[in-house]
Amino acid sequence: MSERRKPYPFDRLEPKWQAIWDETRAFHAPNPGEEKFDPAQPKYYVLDMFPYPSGAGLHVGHPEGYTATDIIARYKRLKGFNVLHPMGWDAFGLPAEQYAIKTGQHPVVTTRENVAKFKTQLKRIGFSYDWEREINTTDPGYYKWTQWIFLQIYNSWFNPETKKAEPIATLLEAMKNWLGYEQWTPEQQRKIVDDRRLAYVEDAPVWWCPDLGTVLANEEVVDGKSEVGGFPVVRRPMRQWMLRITAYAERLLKGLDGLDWAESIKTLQRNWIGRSEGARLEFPWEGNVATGLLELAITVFTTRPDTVYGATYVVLAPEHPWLEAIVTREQRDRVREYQARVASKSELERTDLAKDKSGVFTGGYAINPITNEPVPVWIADYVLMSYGTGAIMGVPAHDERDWEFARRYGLPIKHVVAQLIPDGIEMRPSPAGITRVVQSKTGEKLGTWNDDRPFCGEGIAFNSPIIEGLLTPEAKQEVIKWLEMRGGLNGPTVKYKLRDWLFSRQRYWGEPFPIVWCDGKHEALTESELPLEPPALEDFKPSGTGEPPLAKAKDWIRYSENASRETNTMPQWAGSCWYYLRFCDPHNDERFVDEEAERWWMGPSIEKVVETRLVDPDPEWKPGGVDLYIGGVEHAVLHLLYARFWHKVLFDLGHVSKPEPFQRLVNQGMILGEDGRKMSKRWGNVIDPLDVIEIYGADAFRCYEMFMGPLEQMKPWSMKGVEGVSRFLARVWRLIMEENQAGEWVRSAAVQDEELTKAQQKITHATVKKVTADIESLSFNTAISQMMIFVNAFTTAEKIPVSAMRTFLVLLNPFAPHISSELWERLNLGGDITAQSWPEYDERFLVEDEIEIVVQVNGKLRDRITVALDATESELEAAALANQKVQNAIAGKQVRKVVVVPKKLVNIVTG
RNA sequence: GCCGAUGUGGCGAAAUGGCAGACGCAACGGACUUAAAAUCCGUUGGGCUUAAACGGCCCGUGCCGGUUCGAGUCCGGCCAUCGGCACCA
Repeated sequence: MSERRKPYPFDRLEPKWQAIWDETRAFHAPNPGEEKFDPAQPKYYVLDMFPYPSGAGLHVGHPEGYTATDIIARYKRLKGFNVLHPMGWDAFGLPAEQYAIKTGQHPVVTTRENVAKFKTQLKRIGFSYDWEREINTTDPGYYKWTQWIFLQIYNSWFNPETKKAEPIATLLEAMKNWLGYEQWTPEQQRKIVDDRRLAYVEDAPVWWCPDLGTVLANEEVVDGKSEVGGFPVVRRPMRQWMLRITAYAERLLKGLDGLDWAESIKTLQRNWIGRSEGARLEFPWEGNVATGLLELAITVFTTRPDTVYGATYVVLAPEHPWLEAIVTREQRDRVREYQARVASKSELERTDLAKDKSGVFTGGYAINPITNEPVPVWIADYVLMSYGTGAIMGVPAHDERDWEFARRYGLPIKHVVAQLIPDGIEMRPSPAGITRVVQSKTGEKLGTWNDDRPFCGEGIAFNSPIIEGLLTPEAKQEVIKWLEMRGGLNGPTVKYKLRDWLFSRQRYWGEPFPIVWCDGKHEALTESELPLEPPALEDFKPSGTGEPPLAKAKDWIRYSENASRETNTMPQWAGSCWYYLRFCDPHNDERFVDEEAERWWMGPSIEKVVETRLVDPDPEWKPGGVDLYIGGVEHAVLHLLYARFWHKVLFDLGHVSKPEPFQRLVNQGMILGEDGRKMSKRWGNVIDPLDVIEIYGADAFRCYEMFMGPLEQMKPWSMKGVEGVSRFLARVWRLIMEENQAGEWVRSAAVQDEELTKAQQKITHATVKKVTADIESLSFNTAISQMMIFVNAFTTAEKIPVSAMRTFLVLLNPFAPHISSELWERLNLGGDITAQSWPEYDERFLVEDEIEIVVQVNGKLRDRITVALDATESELEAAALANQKVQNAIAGKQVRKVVVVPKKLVNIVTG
């Protein structure tokens, strides 16, 4: 492209202002105790999801959220807030390591380069970050505290009495009162403690990704493939570190109620946690009766205890630990063969083949506790070991899956719930022998049932002696009461889909665990041994066997004569679980965050408190936390759930002051390519922010990203659109500046100390009102529209009053900080624009003496009339009826009614 | 299958139950210019009526129905697209 003339000299003034902001520390937020700190000034904490600094640099998606938060940060400062607006780097992770494997360059080096690149790019967009608070998760001064927090988790247990994390010491104390304490050996005591730690080691089947050479968390596996890279994963038993997030399932769920998050994200988390209420039932093993020795009972979980009369068989997961005891000699081979077949399937195959239910009879029988009849015990891979108890009661008549399974293997089907006939529907006679009618206990409700198909809804119980004729909710309660009387494990219970968090990875580029192993037992390092830095390695490659790369560093591993270091590393999420806390006090060597700094920045701002309309709100909730957090929706169940979990642990242990980290969360929508497709190299539709800034300037880039449409919506990029916004900024420039003979930009002669005309007065105040309200509601697109309307109104004016420009430039400043700073200076308005205060508007300037009233006939627009502002309702009615067009429309008809909405409209209704 | 979101001009979009399409893009016409770019002004949802202009009229927010003096907006039922979960007992 040939050198085109810039519509205004953004290429000079943007770097100029960026340098000034740097030099003057314009956006530094003082902490309590710091020189310029003013406790009377309210705080506002506005946060971006910090990026992973990839080699590719920024794409247009990053600055979308960043611009939104920057507008808020700059706006809040002008409103007089002490604003915390920090940025940092989430720099541990796979890409840096994979790049290292490919090129041999150490991840430390690539990370440093990428961070430098990202930082330069972000500065070029003019974001008002407090760079003195920059943090990097790979910096030993940072991950020292990540490791420290891990130790807090490791050294805690979840006390079911208090429903809180507590130091292990309280467990040791509590244990003394437990039955049989005196007999325990130290070994047994140790095991009891280790089994209750919030960070524990488990040898269990985990997601192993051979291509990445590491294990992955549940949340990182999507459709049987790795979230990163899309490689296949397999189930494989391995010894791994787990974090007991399931202990917090209930509180993580409840805590959502008080948060000001999009309902869709809350729903995503709720579904992921997957709470369901039901009951545990014991089906005693029939072998008990024969041998009289074993007290074996198969415990099943069900959400429909009312259907227990219809339970005609029991199914165990193929991995169920009791199979050995239950399976008969005759069935042993077939069961083993089935187990082997299931184990060899990858998860993708297992779900893929799910359409056809398969299973094998174990030869054993269990006793249905309510009918006392023996029912066969099967194994089938449609029952998952990882959910509930790993065993179900098969109720084919009232569950689709059980129906399918029973039909395939010829198991008995017994109907015990009838479908309610909706009120007011007449029963029509059906073919005899198929549909039968049942009556409820009260005799008011009728139900039908049909032995052709399962019925999975709620209805009326029948063929069920103790709950005969009851509606499902009462029937459930009755069965639960009956179960509780039976004792044992029987009774009501709550299950969650959420699994514990698989926390170790077989990678080089992550935080090493502050753990050593001694005689097969794990021990924590002390705080003074932190940070534990990873060893220098030549070869970062995963071994492929599941042996972590750190295992190659023989010297590093050796901790003492008989102790060696843990060689797994933490997942990338570890660093991002608490970075928002570190931003409050990023250089502290004594604590992960200073207590006072944490209380201040995570404390309540004067923002209005969220109203929750819930019947049963979270009792734990307190106002406070990050006031506004903006980022992509892809973290809905990963980062956002993990961080909430860590925060709650830290809260329980008294290290932070609030139970939730992020009070208000907004997800920006994805930006698509110009062709409407997702931006990708494959389609060649990727837009580089720096290219755009080169041509149109950073202010135009920022404003376009906000003008495209609502922040949360997915929307396609348009270069023409950028041009439009760029034209708007150029018009702003020329409103105030003109070119002289020499081709220099000088203050326009039209800009004078003039009084505003009434119309100008009105539009100025209307613009202040609209822009203020729109920023508050994050409707940046309409705020920019309003500023365009303002500028359009002044471009035709012969004289441009300075006072209107003064107001306007402050409004524009959060959106286009460079041009507004420059024009502020050129107009000699005094001081720096960032030190101004946000303009106020006055309703009085918005009202007019005369207003336009809409006249409708039967709801259809007929005309508009101009009347005095204070016209009475009857005057309005008379004026409307006198209108010629109204007369035409109602000619020959009778006026039945006249609706008058003061200051708005008159609607004439004819018969 | 379940849960959630979204459907408005040629395009991005706007509209406390009260003038549908603000603002911007594109397109067309005009001014300026030797010319182009830039800039500025105007027109622009569809249709009918009119010789033409002015004007007048009808239709229009995915589809069907309801509430209301009045519905893009509220309620009920569909359809489509996108996203999440998915043998979760």
